[in-house]
Amino acid sequence: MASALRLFTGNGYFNTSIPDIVSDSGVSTGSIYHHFGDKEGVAKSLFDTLVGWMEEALQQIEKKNSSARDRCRDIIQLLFQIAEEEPDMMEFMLHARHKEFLPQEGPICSSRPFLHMREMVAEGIASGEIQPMDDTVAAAAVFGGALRMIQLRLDGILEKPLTEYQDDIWTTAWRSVAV
Amino acid sequence: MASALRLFTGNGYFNTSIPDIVSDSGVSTGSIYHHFGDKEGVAKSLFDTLVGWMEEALQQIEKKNSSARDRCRDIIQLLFQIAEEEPDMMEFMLHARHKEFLPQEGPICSSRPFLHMREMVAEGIASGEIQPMDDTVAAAAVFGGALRMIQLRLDGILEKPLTEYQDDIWTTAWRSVAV
DNA sequence: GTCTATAATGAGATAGAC
DNA sequence: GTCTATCTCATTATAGAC
Repeated sequence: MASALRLFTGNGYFNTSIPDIVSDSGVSTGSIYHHFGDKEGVAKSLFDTLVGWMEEALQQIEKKNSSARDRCRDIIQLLFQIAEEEPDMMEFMLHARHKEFLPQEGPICSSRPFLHMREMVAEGIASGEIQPMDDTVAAAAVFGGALRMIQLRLDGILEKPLTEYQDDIWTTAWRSVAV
Repeated sequence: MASALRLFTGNGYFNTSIPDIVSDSGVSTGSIYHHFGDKEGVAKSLFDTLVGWMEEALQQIEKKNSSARDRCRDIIQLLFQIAEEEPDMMEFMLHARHKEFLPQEGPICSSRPFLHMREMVAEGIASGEIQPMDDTVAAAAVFGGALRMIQLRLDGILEKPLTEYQDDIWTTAWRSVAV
């Protein structure tokens, strides 16, 4: 799975053949098919694992903080941290055109972690921390800038690590929706 | 090219074969290879055309408005309009993992139109309309929310057209960076 | 310039021993 | 559970008539 993640994100799912994974991982063709069924199964297994980790991390953030402000700030920090420490993970979760090779999965934006992020924003609106507006708009405003910076970083546009921009991004993000 | 755009965005570049384009367009295999060289040539031709249109539209916006505020507002309106009227165009420009099938093109974020958007934001900082900060951060803050909403719309998450959200998105976007 | 027919490649997937 | 060897087949790309 580590090989598959590296190859999928580095060269793309469709530019990665099973023989490529065999060479890179040292695991045999037969073994891969035995465990995952087919190539799509490898992608699905990766996707489920990553989404699971992400959701777990979000739940910890929710438990640790009580205000929407602190939760959103920690989420951006988490996203930046993953993007720096495990860029392949972040790239696979964010960018991978899952609908092209995981047709049964919905788009990533409607996966549990992203829904969870929107819910936390919605609670912030309910509690009066965030200006009254559509949940989706508020979530896009809070996290849109950070997600965009992550994309730029993964695409190699930013030389400096995301941590350097974190404070500015957070300030603009919160200013856009705060009461 | 219209067929290719529809098929590439609908099913993905790698799920679209030349025979698919032949059936859908009524143009023969030989003719396609005569004009475009290979499958990648079709994608490249599409990409160049769309980027050209986009850049032209941005130049008109720049000419028409003199303040960064008005320019950014018109850009978001333009992006929303294209996403609604020609979703395939927008999807191909934004989402298509160009590096997977157009390895020589840089990432979309460093293409002319996106650089142009960042320059307009930078001018806004220079003129004092936008708070002093890194260009890239400011551009991400201004356009990040809108781009995120476009992604949600293209992924079918939003039922209502983007126009309905335009005012709220613009308000949050500008509030995040305005002096 | 456009077409039909076809070649050549390499992919995904399977069989069956160990 | 893992391996090697192999099959099947769709895909990209070309050849050559019109």
